Amino acid sequence: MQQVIHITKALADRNRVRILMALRQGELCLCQIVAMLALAPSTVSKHMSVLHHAGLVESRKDGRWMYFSLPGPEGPEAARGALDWLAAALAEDPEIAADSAALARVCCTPLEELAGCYRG
Amino acid sequence: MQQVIHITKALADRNRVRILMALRQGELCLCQIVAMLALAPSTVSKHMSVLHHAGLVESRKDGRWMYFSLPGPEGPEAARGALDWLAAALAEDPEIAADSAALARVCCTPLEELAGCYRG
DNA sequence: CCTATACTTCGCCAACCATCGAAGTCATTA
DNA sequence: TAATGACTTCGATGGTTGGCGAAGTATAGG
Repeated sequence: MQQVIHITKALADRNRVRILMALRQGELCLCQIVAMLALAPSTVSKHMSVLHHAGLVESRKDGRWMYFSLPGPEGPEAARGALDWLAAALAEDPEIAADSAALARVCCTPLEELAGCYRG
Repeated sequence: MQQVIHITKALADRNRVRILMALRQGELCLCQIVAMLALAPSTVSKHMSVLHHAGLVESRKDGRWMYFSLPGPEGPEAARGALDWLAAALAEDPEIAADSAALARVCCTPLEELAGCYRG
């Protein structure tokens, strides 16, 4: 029960749902997610913490950069089921499509430049 | 997107999840749900309103009694998918099993007696 | 009608949460 | 080793939410 509630609470926020859908295209660095959502880095970091705690994302540190991705086949089954439902329910959502387009642009930009969100 | 968020917010509460799982055994009157959860009728009524607004339950009025049930095949697809996920994730949950046992006792009690929760 | 009653709505309160900026952590790099 | 930079944690704040009791609504029965 507790794990299910962690998952549903994690999904009960628009921006966290946008993050999960964006990660379907592959792993992303925190600063790329910050660029997509246009939120403060500290806010996005906390969102990622909530998602990680619910088992909905995995994380990997590479030097100064923090990469996030959806859980693989060995991830928690409840989380994978929830992600499958989410993907089906938002398959043709226009807001998610807009995020996807914005993300395509973001991924053409070097990380060093994106991370200017910390300096500006 | 908005409908998905309504669904996830509705699922992001322990007591509402308990209600949905209880309804898998068949339609229930509000006073039966009140007895199972041991909450104030006004609180349960608000929970049912949230669930109904998300498309996760249907309602039927019969005289003074209000009956709730899970949506049928013609219900919203996103809601049905979410309910399927929830049922799978909580299939063997001990708390849900305890609710189920308590509910079996509740259903042996006439509604008039259960509804004593309104009279103090 | 008038009363009793099953439920809903309203007003309130404590707890929680999303957000931000500032300060802290830790790894690269000059 | 000092400085830069990516990220996290902390503290504060405004908005949301779950809970209750009281008041309102609507229906059955006298």
